[in-house]
Amino acid sequence: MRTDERIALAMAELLRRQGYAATGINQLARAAGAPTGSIYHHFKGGKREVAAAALRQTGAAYIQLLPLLLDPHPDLATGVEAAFAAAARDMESTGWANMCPVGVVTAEIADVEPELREIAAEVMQVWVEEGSRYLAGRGLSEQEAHTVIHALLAALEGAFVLARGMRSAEPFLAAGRTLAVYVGALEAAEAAAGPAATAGAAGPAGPGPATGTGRPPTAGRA
Amino acid sequence: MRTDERIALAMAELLRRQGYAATGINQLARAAGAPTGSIYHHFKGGKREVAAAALRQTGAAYIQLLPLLLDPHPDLATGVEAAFAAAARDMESTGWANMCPVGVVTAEIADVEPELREIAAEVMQVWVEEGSRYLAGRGLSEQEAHTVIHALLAALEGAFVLARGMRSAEPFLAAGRTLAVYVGALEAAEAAAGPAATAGAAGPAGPGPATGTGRPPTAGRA
DNA sequence: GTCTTTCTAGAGAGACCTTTCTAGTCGTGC
DNA sequence: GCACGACTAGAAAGGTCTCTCTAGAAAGAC
Repeated sequence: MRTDERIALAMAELLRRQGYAATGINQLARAAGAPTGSIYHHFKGGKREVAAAALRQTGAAYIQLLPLLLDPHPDLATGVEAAFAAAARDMESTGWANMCPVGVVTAEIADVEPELREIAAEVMQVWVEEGSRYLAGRGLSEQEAHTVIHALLAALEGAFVLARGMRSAEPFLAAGRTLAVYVGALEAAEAAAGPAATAGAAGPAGPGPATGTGRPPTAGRA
Repeated sequence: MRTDERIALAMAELLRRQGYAATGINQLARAAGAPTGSIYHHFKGGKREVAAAALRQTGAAYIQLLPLLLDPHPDLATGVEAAFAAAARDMESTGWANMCPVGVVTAEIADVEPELREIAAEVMQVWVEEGSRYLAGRGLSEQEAHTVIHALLAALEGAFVLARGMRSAEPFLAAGRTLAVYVGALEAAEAAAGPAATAGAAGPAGPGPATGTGRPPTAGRA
């Protein structure tokens, strides 16, 4: 493994656990098994640039998990619930420490480090784009895919935070369940409207003009 | 306003914007308009103790918003969606900076500062307890109230993070919508089962044995 | 008034941080 | 063999951080 890769990886791991400000260059050097000088050789921009590389790397890796976790499940709703349960197990097995570095850094220093905030925004934008493309491929309308991926990412990042604080899987399980119900209702509506609506004119108009807000029509409100 | 209150308040504000590690005692002193010595006079435990006070204060204030935001809406689903929309507006009006300090600190240094993590956990536990009590008072079963409050808090904290990074209200709006649909389906089911089910034997068994997982029965899955 | 407690005020100590800088080592092309 | 770029190695500079310490002001009891 190349030294610069080792450095970025070690940074990602440290960001996960203690954030940006608390992570020092010397600590990073120890963690990566590299001297201080090497860090500045590979990353002229210093700590900030290492963090940027770590964020990009982690971001790309995270979004690849989406198809990996959802493809095995023929219906999306079950897949979503299973994915959140898997995330919960992963968190627990790492002692509730395995946060998403992108979320940590964004929460921590979005105002103080505008450059890193921009990189985090790019990463998140990719999540939204690739995620909604995947969901659209699974039969959701473009508009609904957009809504679901935003809600899913928000629920996931928030569940990380709550689970980490409370050391409990509950936030993941509850978030997974509510999202699964939402997605399940969407799928049921699509199925009821017939597969032509999906394969054919799956425009942003959705299932019908009466539900223009993008709500699943089966889950009516009082 | 007392000096110690001013210090804790300034700390909360700094935690919101730049997290714990990046916030220095001198910066805190400047922000609070108090000399360094005063901080250590009022908070013998130093920076950590100030942060602890700030977290407790903010946590208590946050959960009071729940009834304030939801009471005006006769049905819970509309209220939830409106509350998320309000949070989005608030974030935007502060330049996407108005994070929840509890979430920031938890994400940032849960591993490095176990004492603060425990306080964050206490605060979150109170959120869950008071929140689910409120939701149960609004007609949800105890089990569903528990699920909804966890999902709601996760979605909220996550939406803070995503919105802050992307500078977009979308995460709030999407999270609000999915949760509103979930809660709306619950309310519809309760109404269909008759008000006796709420006032009477609203045990953990839920609306029926076939939906023992706590899912709203109207939002069926394919 | 005087005593006592509480709080304000900021200088200073000692540790740690990021970054720079100088040497030295390894590997490759000729 | 020799030169040269890429990289390793860590010491040192200069700054900032947390926390301690001493001195003085304000407020209340008597």
